Order: sequence, then C-alpha cells, then structure tokens
Amino acid sequence: MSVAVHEIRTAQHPAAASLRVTDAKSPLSAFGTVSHYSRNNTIFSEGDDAEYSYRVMTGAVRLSKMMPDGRRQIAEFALPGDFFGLNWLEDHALTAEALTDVTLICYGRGRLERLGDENREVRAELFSTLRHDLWAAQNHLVILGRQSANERVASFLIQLMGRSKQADKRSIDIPMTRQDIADYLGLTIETVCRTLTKLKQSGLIDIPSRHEIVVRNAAALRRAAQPEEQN
Amino acid sequence: MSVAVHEIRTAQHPAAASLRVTDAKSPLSAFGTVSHYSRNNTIFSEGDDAEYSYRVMTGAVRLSKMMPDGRRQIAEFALPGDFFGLNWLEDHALTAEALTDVTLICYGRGRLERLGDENREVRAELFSTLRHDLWAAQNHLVILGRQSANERVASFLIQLMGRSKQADKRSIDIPMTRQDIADYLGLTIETVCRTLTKLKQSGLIDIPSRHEIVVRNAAALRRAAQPEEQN
DNA sequence: CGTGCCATTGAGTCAATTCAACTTAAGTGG
DNA sequence: CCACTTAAGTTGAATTGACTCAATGGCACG
Repeated sequence: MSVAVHEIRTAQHPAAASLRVTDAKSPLSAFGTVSHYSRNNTIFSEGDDAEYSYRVMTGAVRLSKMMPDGRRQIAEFALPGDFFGLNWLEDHALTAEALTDVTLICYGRGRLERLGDENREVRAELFSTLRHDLWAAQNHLVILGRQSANERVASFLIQLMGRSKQADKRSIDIPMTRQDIADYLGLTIETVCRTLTKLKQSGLIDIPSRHEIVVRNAAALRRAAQPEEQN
Repeated sequence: MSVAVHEIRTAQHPAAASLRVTDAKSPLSAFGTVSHYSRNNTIFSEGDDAEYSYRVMTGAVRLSKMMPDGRRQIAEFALPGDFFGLNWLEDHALTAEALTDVTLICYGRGRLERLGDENREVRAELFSTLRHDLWAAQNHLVILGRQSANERVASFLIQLMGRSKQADKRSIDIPMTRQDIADYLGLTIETVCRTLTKLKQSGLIDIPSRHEIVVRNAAALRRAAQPEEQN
C-alpha cells in the first residue's frame, strides 16, 4: 500500500506512443472531410449542437470555457494529430477557436457513432482519445489547484516540449498568445510574462521571439515544474 | 456566432437524467461482485495496475492525486451510483480512498472490455461515463482556474445539492472533511472554513453539524457561485 | 511611418495563505 | 459513564504571491 506519487507533466500519456504509431494508419483516416479555418475564427461554440468532431492536421486550436462576466478558462490546446469535439453530449461543452490558420479533418457525429459500433478499431480509438483527454484534464487540475505560478509556467513548457513534433525538442513553437497561456494556467498575462522573464534570467530558457522558446536546461525546468520531496 | 456562456454547476450533465433511469436496469448490474471498504481505506493507488473498475452502491469515495511534497488535489468525489476507475491506461491515474464505509460493485477490467465489445448497451454506458467524467473535469477546471474562494465554495455546495439523492434537496449530507473540500477546491482548510462561516452569517446556509449543511437561499447561493454579467 | 495590438516592466493592493491559539467533537479504555 | 487522548474544525493576526492599475516598448500591417 505504497503512496503513489505521479510525475505529472514529465510523463507522456502511456497510450501516446501506440496512438502515434496508428497515426499514419488511423482507422479513421479513410473517412472525414478536410476543412480550413483561419486564425481567430470559431470552429464551434459551447452550447452549439455537436454535429461534428475534428482532428487537427496542421495549426493549433484553443478549447475553452467562458464565464458570463468574461473570465475564460482554456481546457486544452489541440495540436497536429489531436482529436477534439468528441465529448459530445447534446452539445459541445467547450468553444473551439483557431489559434493559427488550421487544417482539420471533420467527422460527422452520426457517422462516427455508426463506425464506432461496426468497427472495433475505431471504437478503440474513440475510447483511447476520451481517456487521454480525461487523463490530461486530471493533470491540469493539479496544476490549477495546487501549483505556484512558477510551477505552472514550467509545467506548461515541459508539456509543450513533450508534445512538440519538431526534430529539436529544445526549441518550442508557441502558437498561442501570452493571454492564452494565462487563461490555460489560471494566471494573468502579467504573471505569465514576469515568470517567463524570470526563467530566462535564471538561464533555464531563451526567448528568441514571442512565438518561440528555447529550453536551455530541461532538467532544471522539470525541477521547477515539480519539486521533489524535501527530506 | 453567438458567444456561448455556460452555467457551470447549475446545470446537471445532460445525460444524467437518462443515466439515472437506467440505474435500476444498468446493463452491467448483472455482472460484478460486491465488496466493502471501511472509512479511510485505500481502494487503489495512483500507479497501481488497473485490474478493476468500481461502482459505488453506498457511501462515498475520494479520487485524488498527490504531489511528491504532499500537496493533494482531489479530482472527484464518487457518490452512490457513480462509476470510477474506468479511465484505465496501464494503471490508475488517481488514488481512490473510502471517505466513509462503502459498498462497491467491482468489475474486472478484462471482463468489462469483453462485455463492451459484445454488448452495445454496456459500451454506451462506458462511453457515457467517460464523457460525464470529462465534462465534470472541464467544469472543475473553471472553478480552479478562474473562481474566487467564495465562488468555489458556493459552486461546491450547489454541485452537491444537485447530486444529492435525498428527498429534501435543501439539506445536504457532507461525507467529506473540510480538508477534503479544500483539496477539491484548491484552497486551504482555513479558507473553506471562513467562507462557510461567511455564507452562514449571510443567511444563505445553516450548518447544523459538521457533516450537514442546509441551504436556506438556493437562488442567492447560485448567484454567489456564478455572478451574472454586469451590464 | 503611423496605428493598433501584444508584450513587458513597475508600483501598490488585496485575497488567500501561513502561523498560531483555541474550541469542539469523537473516540478509547478504565 | 466519565476522564483522557486525539483528530477535526474554527477564529485571529500577520505575511505574501499574485493581481490590478498604469505606463512603456516593440513589432506587424496597412
């Protein structure tokens, strides 16, 4: 009965590897239609009838919730390869907006449900995606509920580094604005900014441009994201 | 392209009603074995091999994550009727502990997967549960990321009120400790306590005992949980 | 070469935390 | 049944990390 302790953002989702293997030959790749959205356009809004689900081909998408008074919480950033809009109920629980120009593959809900019933592979992929999203959300809860501003920003960078598909994982592409990062991490834009500056001054990262961050000391960044037990 | 605005904890999960209908005749009710755990015992730990999933019959369960330095985030409280431990990957992503003495129904993972493949009803129930959990986690993100202490506590009470199965929904049973509430809401125990006292002094609630809260003014409590746009 | 958006930095404030004392309730064993 | 022990909850005072407000800097785009 050991006390289990997780390595939040350090670890990748266990199914991620296998998921990536099936990327090229996803059972779904035969279906769906390509569509494009340009930067800052809404793909669907919270409360909209959930007719379609999507998969990102290129670009990035922001999935968020808005409170009546304008406060925003971003639940997830969808990057190339990611599915979103799958957790239909009656309607979408989140708003999806294009962070950059995006190319999406678009799946009709009815068709997806039918495919899921007929095809075991498709079904497994749907389950896997839902589980992955739940897993990610649960890690996100720890960040928002229990981490300091420093830890949050460091966690975010580690996470992006892990998800990046670039050859050089040290150089991270940042498709979202500082405000988006703030709304993802439950901070203000000023705090995100100051924290990034601090990380830069400590030599952990470089910020060559607004949309690019270079990790100079990944180990230290990981430590900043999740301090070890101090015994 | 209207700006969709959600009613977080006010609304119940759209599938909740239909789910409850199938409660008595859940396609899974024929399978599974009954088991008991007493207060404060661990059902499974984060990182444990995910052999079983569970459904709460009586009592309450706490699902949490622990950071290496002891900080804790509770992701969910499972109440009678709720499934948990379904988001297996290789192992469990959360730790499950009995808040009170609990009676659980216990489903072997392999068997559940087979049943899901064979039986359309079972599959639908698994999907529905995963979607519900994801939906709940996304609402939880808003609470942790963007709400004040007052709003968090009010949201929590509204949520419990909605999930309660008691005849008198005004009187809420609180099976968890103040520390549990704090770890669910991303606050300290002191802040939870002070906030409850404030709500009591404002006449919104009564606290007849530590494990019982009476809602005197549900409308005002809802308003406290989610302020309207101030135009 | 403005115009406007986004990002950065600084100064002061405040909500929630930390630290500490005390109260109440819940066992436990004589 | 009561004295004793321990856990859980409450309240107060002081501290602080993140926020608000405000001003400035920098880049992209027409």
